[in-house]
Amino acid sequence: MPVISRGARGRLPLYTQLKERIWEMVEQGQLKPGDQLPSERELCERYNISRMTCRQALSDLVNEGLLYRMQGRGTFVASPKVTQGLLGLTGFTEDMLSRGLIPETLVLSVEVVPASNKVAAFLELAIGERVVRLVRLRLASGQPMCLEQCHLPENLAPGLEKRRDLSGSLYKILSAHYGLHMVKAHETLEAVAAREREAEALEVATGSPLLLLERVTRGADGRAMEYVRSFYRGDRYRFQTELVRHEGE
Amino acid sequence: MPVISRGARGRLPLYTQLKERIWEMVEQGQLKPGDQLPSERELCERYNISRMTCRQALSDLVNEGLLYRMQGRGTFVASPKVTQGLLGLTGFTEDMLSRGLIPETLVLSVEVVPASNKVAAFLELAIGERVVRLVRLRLASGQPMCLEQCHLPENLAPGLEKRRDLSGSLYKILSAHYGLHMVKAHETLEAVAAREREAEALEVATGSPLLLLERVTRGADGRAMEYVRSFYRGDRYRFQTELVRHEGE
DNA sequence: GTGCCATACTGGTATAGACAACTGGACCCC
DNA sequence: GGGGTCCAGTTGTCTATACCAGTATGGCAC
Repeated sequence: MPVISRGARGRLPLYTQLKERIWEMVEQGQLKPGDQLPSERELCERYNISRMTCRQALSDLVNEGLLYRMQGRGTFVASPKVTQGLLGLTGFTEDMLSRGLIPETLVLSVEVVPASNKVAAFLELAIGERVVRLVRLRLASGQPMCLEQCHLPENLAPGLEKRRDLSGSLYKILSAHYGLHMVKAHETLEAVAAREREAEALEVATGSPLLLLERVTRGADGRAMEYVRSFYRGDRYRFQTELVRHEGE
Repeated sequence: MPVISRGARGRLPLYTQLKERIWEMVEQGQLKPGDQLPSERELCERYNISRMTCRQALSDLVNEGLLYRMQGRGTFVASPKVTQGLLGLTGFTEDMLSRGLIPETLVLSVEVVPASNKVAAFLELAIGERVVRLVRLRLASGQPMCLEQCHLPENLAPGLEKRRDLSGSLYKILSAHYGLHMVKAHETLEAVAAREREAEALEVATGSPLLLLERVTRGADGRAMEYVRSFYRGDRYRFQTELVRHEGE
């Protein structure tokens, strides 16, 4: 039984560890929507933490929409939001699999660099802060599909650039090893002509139409955790989305 | 000088009072985006509250997007969100207005034709059923932006092809005169090269990258009411969307 | 039964203090 | 100049405690 650990070097804050445990329990179905959590005082005792620390974890989770509280009654697991219509937030791997294609990835480069003006703006960092830049070529059933340049704040995922499994789903890594769960993203799409760099990687002629997808992914706390620029081959990729009428329009 | 008050019956919590004061200061322009707030300890002293109370106010405001914090540096006023009102199901007219552009429309042709294979499939009609086909060139602030080909089942909007106001918002007409309210839509986007037809209308070179947006709009009863193919100039148009994570993924 | 109240739970607010982690600038050494 | 170290100031984490406020329950008086 993984107990909340203290004192170890490089350990995560106690409230973060508690948040992780509760996330896990919900994800694994040990806690279902509507279920009541142990009371704050009971959690304190069980994990040997103070009430304020416990409350910080719970308050965060309430803000993130995982839980809700009722004064005098208790803390409960919230129902998943009804985000009807919108397509799910998925990475390349899941996207390709859902289209019946086999995703593969070539890691072209990974390094820690200071954030450029643009990257800093998207990730809401100060210019020059350290970010991990990961460039990957993504294949679908053996064919080049997408050239992807991904930026993450280094402090959110320290040591990411040294990992050996960067050819898999980045979101899986972030979730499993860094406790970062993507919750929402803002995307823009535009049509651009392939420059030499992209054309070469994607094996098309320069000037060919590409779909440029830019995404800022946010985690449960609303912090920007990733900024991606992906160049998709225009002849192979089609983006889909559902739109819903907003109220009051 | 409105001081934070304590002890009065029915008073608001101290952290709530502090939150309101900061909101006011931002709204009245005493604090502008990017400005640094007094440090937490200074706020404590100034308002005679404890640091945890002060932090609760600031944390709330961070969650609400009014402020952001940087460890070791300070707390700052955030920039207002720019991403409001981009989403939602809107037509070209609303879309352009929300971007600060002036929409104009040239009706290139309107006629009643039998549904082709493809159109019938999208609109869920039998092949050969009568549909209204409307081709329009849409301008934004005087510049060609989008070539749009729109199909509707004739029986949903009889006489539409005879109307004189087809250069306005189609959705307004459908809503006002035919009782058709769009509720949701499925869209696909891809990057294509401009053929001669599109290039000429949009005043770009053939082969230029265009964003091809295809939309099937559905009404309140779930019936497909419209199928549109729009070719947007790649250099002028950028599509935006929000993605939300589905539960259980 | 009906109504009320005491009680024992829940989360909500608030305090004072400690130490850790991080930033940026001053300062010194080479 | 370049490269350190040190320091003051900032937010981040955490403790221990106290009392307030809302909710459910059960028992008592009527």
